[in-house]
Amino acid sequence: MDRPTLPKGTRDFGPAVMAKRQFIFQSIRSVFERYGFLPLETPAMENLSTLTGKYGEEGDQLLFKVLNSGDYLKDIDPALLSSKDSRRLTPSIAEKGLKYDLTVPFARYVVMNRHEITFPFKRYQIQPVWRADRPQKGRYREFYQCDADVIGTDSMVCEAEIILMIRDAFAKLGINRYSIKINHRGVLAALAALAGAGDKESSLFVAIDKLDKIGEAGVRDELASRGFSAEAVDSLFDLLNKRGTNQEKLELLRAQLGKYEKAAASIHDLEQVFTFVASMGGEAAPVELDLALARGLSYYTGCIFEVKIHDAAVGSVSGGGRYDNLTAVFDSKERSSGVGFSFGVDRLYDAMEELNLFPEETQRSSQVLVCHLDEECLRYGLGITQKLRAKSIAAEIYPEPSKLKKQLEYADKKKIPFAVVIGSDEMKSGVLAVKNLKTGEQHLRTLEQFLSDITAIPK
RNA sequence: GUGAAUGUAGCUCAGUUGGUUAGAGCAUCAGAUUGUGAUUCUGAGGGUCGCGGGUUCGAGUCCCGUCUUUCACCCCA
Repeated sequence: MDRPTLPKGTRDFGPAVMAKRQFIFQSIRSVFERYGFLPLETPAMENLSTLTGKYGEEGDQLLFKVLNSGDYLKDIDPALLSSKDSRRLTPSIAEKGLKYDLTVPFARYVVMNRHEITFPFKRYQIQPVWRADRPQKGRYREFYQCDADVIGTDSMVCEAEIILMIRDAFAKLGINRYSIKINHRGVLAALAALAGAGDKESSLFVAIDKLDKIGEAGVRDELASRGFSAEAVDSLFDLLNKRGTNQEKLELLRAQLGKYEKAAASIHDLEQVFTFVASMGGEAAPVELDLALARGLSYYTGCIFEVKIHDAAVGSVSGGGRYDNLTAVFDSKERSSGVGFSFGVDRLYDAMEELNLFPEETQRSSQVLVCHLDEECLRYGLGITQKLRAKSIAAEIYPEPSKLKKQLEYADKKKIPFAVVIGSDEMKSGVLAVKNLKTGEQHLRTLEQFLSDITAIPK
């Protein structure tokens, strides 16, 4: 008999890992809620028609399809079946798929529930998504996203708040060295016009997005091989190579791209984002206008974001952008602009592990372990344990009579900071022997003294 | 989806041109210490060598297939 295995790209999360993941989830959730976002959950499965065509051709190939139930071949045209054309057969045998991100199901939800929704609608969503990608480090087939989106306003206050939420979340997680990159699809479109890209826009974007990875020479090679003229590429790099503050880059864009009608509006958008961030006291947030930032799902139409953690090789840990036409895809009368972003929990976890950023408390199960020397002490200890719990102190008791050595080892392994030892002396006197497992010190305390000691310590 | 590596104890890894009974460190468990963990000492347990097939007198070692993990491309959190 074969031992069980997991599907490629999926993982179990044991208690030690879950404690750290919960720390990330809770940190992010508290930031979302502080900015007025409300929770939403949608099904793991959507109709395939809801998902296909939203993520570009590549994205469609990465969708997990769910086989129809029952005798799903019964009514299939035999000619189609014998053609062995998987792509044409798939819609007939699979009408559902696992969700690929949280934004498209959210847009679907908005269209279906618009009469009950107060706009602008701010929701957050923390759920797994699935992609039939080939797994690598930091790339999983099942992973969690934490999305916050606002739909029904085109105010750049939303973009500015996204930047502040990233800053606040990272502060809670203890991530100090990172950069938030921002760009705008309208600016990219103008760059494409400047470079005479014509219908080769997307191959231009793919190339310049690799700038920090393969360098200027690499990008030039790739663009040359795709038929871009040397002059066009030169004028492109005049802009891409500009260093300086975000304001200086905006000035340059205004001067160079002002003649393109859409660019002017995009530059104004970016300007507003920076202004609002400053008004919220976020000047120090590491936001960088990066003209080479081009990636992101195909439905983005406005500002786009990407966040990278320095000193950790995990790819981007957060991304997002504004999308103007997503609800219209589900209902042409429904034209509301939305903007949102997502944290990739699994990559945040990998980065934090690499940088050793998880606080020790996240590993802790209880604050106190009640230890005992025999059956009678155990029974006495049960009462003590409940009294601690009644005071909201996470406490547990070793559930069977056992050597003290074993009980203390248990506390040590579970990183429980305090042990209360109950023996016949303690039962007689009513005082507790409290041992601090970190320092090794042991003192006699009444229950009241111990309670006030322990509540004074920050969790 | 294309191309390439990897897999030996719970973990990190040794294992010679194919040759007897596959090793180490850490971890685990027990004891030294019957009211004190994390340090010390002693001992013990733990292996379908990823899985399946092939070559060979003989395979952890060579060949084929397969799965896993990883890397590059593509794309993305």
